[in-house]
Amino acid sequence: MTTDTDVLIAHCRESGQRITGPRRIIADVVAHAHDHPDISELHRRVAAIDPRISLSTVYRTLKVFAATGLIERHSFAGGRVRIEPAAERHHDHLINVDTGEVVEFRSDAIELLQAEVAKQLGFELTGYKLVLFGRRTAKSDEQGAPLRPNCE
Amino acid sequence: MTTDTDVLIAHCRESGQRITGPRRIIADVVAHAHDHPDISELHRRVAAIDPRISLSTVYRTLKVFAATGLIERHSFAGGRVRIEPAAERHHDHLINVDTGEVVEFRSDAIELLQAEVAKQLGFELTGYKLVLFGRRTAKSDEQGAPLRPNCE
DNA sequence: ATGCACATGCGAATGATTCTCAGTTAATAT
DNA sequence: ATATTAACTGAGAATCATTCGCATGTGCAT
Ligand SMILES: [Mn+2]
Ligand SMILES: [Mn+2]
Ligand SMILES: [Zn+2]
Ligand SMILES: [Zn+2]
Repeated sequence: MTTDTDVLIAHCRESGQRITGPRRIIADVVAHAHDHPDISELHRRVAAIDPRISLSTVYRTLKVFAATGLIERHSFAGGRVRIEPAAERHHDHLINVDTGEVVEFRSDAIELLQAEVAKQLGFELTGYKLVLFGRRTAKSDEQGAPLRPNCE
Repeated sequence: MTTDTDVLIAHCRESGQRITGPRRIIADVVAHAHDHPDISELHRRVAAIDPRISLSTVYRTLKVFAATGLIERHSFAGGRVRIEPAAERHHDHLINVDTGEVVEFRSDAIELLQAEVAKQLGFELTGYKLVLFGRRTAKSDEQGAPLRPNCE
């Protein structure tokens, strides 16, 4: 869509990079990926649109996009990195250990405490990694999206 | 020491495993490793005691030890896994992004909130990963142990 | 002392990610 | 439009941590 493409172009321009066919496609696929896919999965989706685009290019392009802040990279459970479009609002993730489903959440309270703990230890907090792992409680058995059970 | 060895023997026995020369040495090295070393570093220390012990054996043995709860494995910053002897009291880690130094801490408040957040989302919390990254504040510039600057 | 399941060492295999390099192309200047 | 050139790309090799396969060795129950 126009909006997505505009964002792409802006981000590329401001870092002196070129806007190529592969990059348009990769940007579009990423922008519509709301399920934290890993990079091979992303390549699969990209290749479905243009099979000539290589896995190398996907890796390289995602690195560029990450550098310009277009996307975020997560390593939820060791193993392969997973991608999501840069979020408007920051959030953290809870992984359903049974299904691999990723649930997003935010907790200002937790983040406050993190900064406080760091200060107490004599540090200024510059970043953190928080991932929760859990299992749906009996009464909350609604969704059953067996996305890809790759946790731990 | 006797205590360490006893623990080793107990843990091996109760899971039907054998107590071998390599395992004694690896257990001893791990028990005295208070700096969260990675596995090659552990192998270096083990090999300093008995150079015949292979890296494979270190990997395999650590897996056994982890299964019986003798040690814990962390992946602080992607890349290689780091090891520590099973802690008496649970704790989390803050990494000095400048030096790689690992600082341990605990925060019951944060853990309470984590469980609460999970419940709110309809999950029972089964585990979590929390790592803080930070930089020493001016006035706290005491320690300068450039252990191994491998963070992000 | 014997037997055998478990353990070990060595090298090969794996799997995700990065690198190399020769050929292509977007962006800019004639 | 054409030339120029720095960026980009595809294919495959290389890396690096970790795991496997297999022939050989050994702890330990009988
Ligand atoms: Mn997300
Ligand atoms: Mn520790
Ligand atoms: Zn996120
Ligand atoms: Zn710990």
